[in-house]
Parts: sequence; C-alpha cells; structure tokens
Amino acid sequence: MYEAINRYIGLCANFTPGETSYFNSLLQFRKVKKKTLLLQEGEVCNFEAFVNKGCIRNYYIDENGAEVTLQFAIEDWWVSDIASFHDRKPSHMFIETLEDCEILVLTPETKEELLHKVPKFERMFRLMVQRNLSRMQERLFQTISTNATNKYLDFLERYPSIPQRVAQHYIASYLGMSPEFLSKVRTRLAKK
Amino acid sequence: MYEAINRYIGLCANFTPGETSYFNSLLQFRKVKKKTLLLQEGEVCNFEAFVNKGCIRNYYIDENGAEVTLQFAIEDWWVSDIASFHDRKPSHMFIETLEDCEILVLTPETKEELLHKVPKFERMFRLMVQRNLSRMQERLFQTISTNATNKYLDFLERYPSIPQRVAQHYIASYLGMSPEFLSKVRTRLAKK
DNA sequence: CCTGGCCATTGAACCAGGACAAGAAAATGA
DNA sequence: TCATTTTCTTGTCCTGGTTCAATGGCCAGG
Repeated sequence: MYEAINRYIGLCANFTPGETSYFNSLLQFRKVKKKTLLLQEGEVCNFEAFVNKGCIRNYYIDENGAEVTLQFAIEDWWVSDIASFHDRKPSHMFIETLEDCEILVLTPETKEELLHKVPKFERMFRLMVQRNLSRMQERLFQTISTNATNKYLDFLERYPSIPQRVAQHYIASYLGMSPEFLSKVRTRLAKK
Repeated sequence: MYEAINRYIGLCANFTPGETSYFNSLLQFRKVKKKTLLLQEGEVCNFEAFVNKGCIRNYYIDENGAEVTLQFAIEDWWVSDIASFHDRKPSHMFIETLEDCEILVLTPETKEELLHKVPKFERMFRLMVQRNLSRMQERLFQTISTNATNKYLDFLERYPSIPQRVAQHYIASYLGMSPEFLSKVRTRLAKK
C-alpha cells in the first residue's frame, strides 16, 4: 500500500524508517469510484492526494461552460488545488476521478503535523511543487507557440499511456482545442 | 537595501533578527543596466534574484524565432529558471532586464548554505513556488479559455503598472498574441 | 538639429481552428 | 440482450487572430 509513495519520497530526500512509517501513519487510504468529484468549484480543497492506482483529472470550467483540463494525475502523481488547500479558500477547480482509484490522502492538519514533526518534508513538498511549476511553464509556452498537431504529438510522446485510458475529449480539453478538431488532427495524422 | 526583501520574507515565516541578518549577509547586491541578458538559452541558471528595483522579464524563443514572455518581474518579485537552477542543467529560457535594475542574488551555493543553516527558509521557498504555480495554473486556464480582448483587459487589471513601463510588443508576447493584433484590440477598446 | 532605428498603427489577404449539425460507433446499464 | 447515452467522426461554414507590407511617430546618438 505504501511502496509507491515511499519510493516517491525516497527520491526527494533520505528519510529514516521511523520517519517513513510516521509519514505513512498520517496518510488516509481511500478507494474512490470512477466519475467521482473529489472537489468542486466553491469548495475548499481539504486534501493532497497521492495516486496509488487510477486516473484523476483536475479542470476549470469557463464562463461558457467549456472545460479546461489542467492535469491528468495517474500512478505516482499528487493531485490537489494547492492554493485552496494552503490558504483555506474556495477553489475554482474541479477534481474528478476518471477511473476507480486508490489514493493516499493528507489533510491540512496531517500535513501541518508532518511538517512540524519532520521538517525535512518541507523539502520534499518544495521539490514537488517546483517540478510542477517548471512543467507548467513549459506547458504554457507550448500552448502559446505550437499548433494543434504538434501539441497532440507532443502529448502522445510525453504521456503515452493516457490516450488509452481516458476519453479523447478530455485530451482535447487538456490541449486547448475542440474535440472535433482533435479528431480531425488525428485522422490527418493517420493518413500519413 | 534589505527592507523590501526582509518585508517579503517576514510575510512567509517569523525569522529572528539573527536569522534575517544572516540571510542578508548571503545575498549579493547587483546593479544591472537595461537590456542586459542575465541568462541565455543553453546556460545553466546560477541565480535566484529578488528585484529591488527595476523590471525584468523571462521568455522563451520558439522554433520560428518568436518570443513568448513568461513573466514580468518587478519590485518584490523573484526571478530565475528554477528548473535549471535546481538541477544544474541548461536552461531553455532567456532572462533580460527591461530597465536599469537593482537585484539581490542567491547562488546555488548560498541558497544551499542558507537552507542548511536555517531550514525554516525551506518553507519560504515552498510558499514562493506555490504561489507561482497557482498563478501559472490560472494563467494557463486564461490563455486557453479567453479571447484576446479579455486577456488584455485582465492584464491591465492585474498588472496596472506594467503597461507604463514596458514596450507593448512585450505585453503581446506575454499574452500570446501578435503585436499587431494587440494594437488592434487597443484601438477597438479606445473607441468605446 | 538631423538621422537611423525601433515601435505602434492600419489595412488587406489569408488561415487555423471553432461552432454547428448529423451520423456512426462504442460503451453502459437495466 | 437491447436500449440509451456517450463518444467519435465528418462536412460546411465562419471568425478571431496572423502575416505581410506600408506609414508615421519617437527617441537616442552623433
């Protein structure tokens, strides 16, 4: 149950067995069915979840009702709305399971306790957020500078397992194009 | 020289006067002239800079030579390529002063020393990166979901001082549109 | 006080991708 | 199993934004 997450934290810093098992003791294990909303716009996000199994996405909905997917979180990813989680303020995001999932959850309280007792975890979370940020920077750059076909090709390369797991229109909403157009891109690519 | 940055760190955590002045002693003060490249693609970023005075931008250049501005850093902002800085790997970014600047600089060594001696700073850097990340998430959402006019209006609201300080085509490259089109957007808005 | 080099503006032609609609295919579930 | 819903495809038309080119304003440096 904790192998994956312990492997993950091991890559960020060296923790003693005691620290690791203390960390594990703070995590809540949850099974969640497909198509469950873990967070809705307006709610305060009260979790940071590590995905043990399954696939989760977070997305925004714009004023026309169109969804923009921010992230697909699969095995070994964290998912949360950190801004809402950290500042205890209402979120603008939705977080939804796309498959039956198993997750390990920290709450604001358990995270605070963890950081207080084992400050070394500050570093882990900093590294985690840093990686996220620089990924986000690349993504913004790509969103602005690249056309639909290349965005899709790049997505395939970067996340080869996702297209087999999630519906195509979610990918379109991640790439910032209409589902119809993604379909056209795909047929064009297939013809070559 | 240190008022601004000490105010900044004070908002993140409580530091003793000793910790604060130790922190200050690690910072390098630098004056940099307008239009200086602090970082070029291919170089390893060896600084995290706090802007005491002036305006700095970081940007990417895409395969067609078009610039995409990621951020304008003015007073009280940090600027760096964290991915390159942290992993000591070549950057894809450019960082350039747009005005004569005064900055306070941490190097990988001084930052490491700081974190080692005063681990409380881990938290400060985590919060800094977190804020950056959630800002980036909003921005990606807006980039995908909003039209040019609203992007510009939103920019004016969020960064009212920037348009008076930097050339318009930099703003266009931040907003992900051509300078010509930003100009057209502006005249349209002015007519109302 | 010129002058050369940005910079912003404007217009015309063009195009990548969106919106809409209608079917086909696939997944879901009773 | 069949029926219903969801997803994907395909075609047509449309538009927001790009590209290219020309013009004029504005400094900054000699």
